[in-house]
Amino acid sequence: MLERFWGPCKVPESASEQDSTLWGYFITLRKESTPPMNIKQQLAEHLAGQLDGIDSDTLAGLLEYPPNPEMGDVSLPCFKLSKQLRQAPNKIAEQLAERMPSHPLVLKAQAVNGYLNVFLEFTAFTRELVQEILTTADRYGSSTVGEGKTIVVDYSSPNIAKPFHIGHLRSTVIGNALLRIFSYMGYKCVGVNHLGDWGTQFGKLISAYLRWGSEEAVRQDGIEELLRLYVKFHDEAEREPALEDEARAWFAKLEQGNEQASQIWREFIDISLKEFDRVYDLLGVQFDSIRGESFYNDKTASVIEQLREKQLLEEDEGAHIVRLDAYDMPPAIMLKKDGSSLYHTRDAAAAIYRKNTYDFDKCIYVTDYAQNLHFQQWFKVIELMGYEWGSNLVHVPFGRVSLEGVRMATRKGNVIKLDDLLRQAIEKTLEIIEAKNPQMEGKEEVARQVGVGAVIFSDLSSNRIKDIVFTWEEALNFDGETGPYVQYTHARACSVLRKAGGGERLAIGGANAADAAGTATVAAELLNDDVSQLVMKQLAMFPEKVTQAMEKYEPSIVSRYLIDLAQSFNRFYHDCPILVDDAKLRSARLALVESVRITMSNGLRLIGLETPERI
RNA sequence: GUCCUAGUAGCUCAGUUGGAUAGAGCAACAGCCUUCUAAGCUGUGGGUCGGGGGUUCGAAUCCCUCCUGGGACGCCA
Repeated sequence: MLERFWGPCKVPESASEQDSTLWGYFITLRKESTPPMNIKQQLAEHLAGQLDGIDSDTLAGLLEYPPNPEMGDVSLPCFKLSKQLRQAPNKIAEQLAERMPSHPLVLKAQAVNGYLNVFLEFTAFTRELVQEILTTADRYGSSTVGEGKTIVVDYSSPNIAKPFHIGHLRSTVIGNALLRIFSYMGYKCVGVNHLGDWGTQFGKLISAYLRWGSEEAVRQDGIEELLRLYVKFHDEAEREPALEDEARAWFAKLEQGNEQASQIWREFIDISLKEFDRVYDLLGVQFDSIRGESFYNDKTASVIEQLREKQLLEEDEGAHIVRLDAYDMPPAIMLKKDGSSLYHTRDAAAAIYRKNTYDFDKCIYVTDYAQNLHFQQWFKVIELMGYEWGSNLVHVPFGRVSLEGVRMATRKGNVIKLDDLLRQAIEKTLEIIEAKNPQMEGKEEVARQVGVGAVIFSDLSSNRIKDIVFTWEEALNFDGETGPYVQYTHARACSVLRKAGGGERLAIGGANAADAAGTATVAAELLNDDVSQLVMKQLAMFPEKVTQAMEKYEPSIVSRYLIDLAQSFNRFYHDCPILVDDAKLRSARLALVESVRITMSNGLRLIGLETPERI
């Protein structure tokens, strides 16, 4: 049975009318012959029958990719099996090599030094893989493991009235990537922005605003003006300590619902959100819920009450604490001696509210690692309160950003505002485009996509726990392992596909699989050269990379993967001419290019980058 | 002081549920655009995996210890 559809399914938004016709590759597939393509899984199941008491899942976990091609394509180290089977590793490998029944995807298997090295039957492997990628298209690499489950991701969470600087970027882009990855794995995701909109600093701001500020100035300069007022307050307060009391009084009024204080405070929030929204728009980040800490003010009392009931609360030097000695942690202060709540209390209240509202299976907090202890403490408090879902709270910490090794401090003014960084990145991209591709349409839009992509990608390209030392030179470098490099490679693939012309029929089949419609079939065996094979193996790894990224809450796994894929594709692009006269070879290579284009586009979107088709 | 975390090429980093010869990029140098986008590709040089012990068939990966950087440790978040 033949199934036909147009691919790629998505007609690019930016493409002009005539462009979209070029995208109409007519792809003919045999749908019934595309089981999910997972080499490790298939091999594990195949091997499981040969070994007593070892199931396929264990085997799949043991399988690995050998460091070089002479050692095969997938291999099974038999050392761990030797204990259970009471045989020498090389014996096990040899027996497996000899006795293994034939499998369509396996060319041969060799025993080497305790490893069973499996060489793939590349024609079959390539055919199946390409079929799967072209069939699943923008869902290639996705999964349904999360179906019916909900994940709440708390990320970004900037402070009101403070500039959004590059330190806030990490939480935003990591959280956004995790949200997309979990969604891709079938989870229902709720993105939450937990604004820092409460605390004594708002008393200071109100005080400063009334003394030296004006509505016009704030309207005009936004957060810049609020920052100026905040800094001025601190300067003045050094000379006149009475200002601190005034600020405390204003915060007290704000807490009591004083009309004037509340109105000014709301104004600060509006101003700030307006600026944040501009940044979020640029970054392509959206939230399902934006609430400040203030929202949970009236919900902390219930937390305290429950702690009392459970006899967890203890008075100490006037403050109320929960002892955590049994868990090797210092006590968590839940109430100050003046009776007001702290962030432990508010975070706990927020978690309970979210559990009631979203009934999450997991709630993830993306913050820098300075808050490690804080989260461990209140997670434990939630558990002690009797909420068994306390163990489903996850802190995802990341490293800190500094400037040339010096810590950023808003009040000292040594911060890089994200706005400035993005603007410079976009500007530089535009310059490069003017120099290399001046006749391109929609230059501004592409510059935005690539400039912003460069910034996001560089934040996601290394392990999130690593500290980052910011330098302009590095931030604006677009060569090598960067976002622009991956996007450029993607655009290259798009360009070849475009040049191939519309209406070309790409039929994916085996060498002998004559198509019922009489279409020329893509001959997978023409992709058996080393360079093409490397690309195919790389493509096959995408699904497990996405899974790993999810399990480890580590978007950089996807970023690194995209670099690897781009590298192997660029080698292919360089070594193998695609638009050749030989129709069969041309179709085969185009099928590879289309597979790369799909996979790269999926990966880029997962980490929050856009996928321009021309750069 | 206690606890957490990081330390891999000159620089930035991959690689850590223990596996085969530790890999990329940047920078440096040498090549490749009359051919599908040179933001690209190829090659060269570059390593006591912080030091020292240990565990074992095997350690960058696990354990102990020391050194260095970062962080947290009761009324900020």
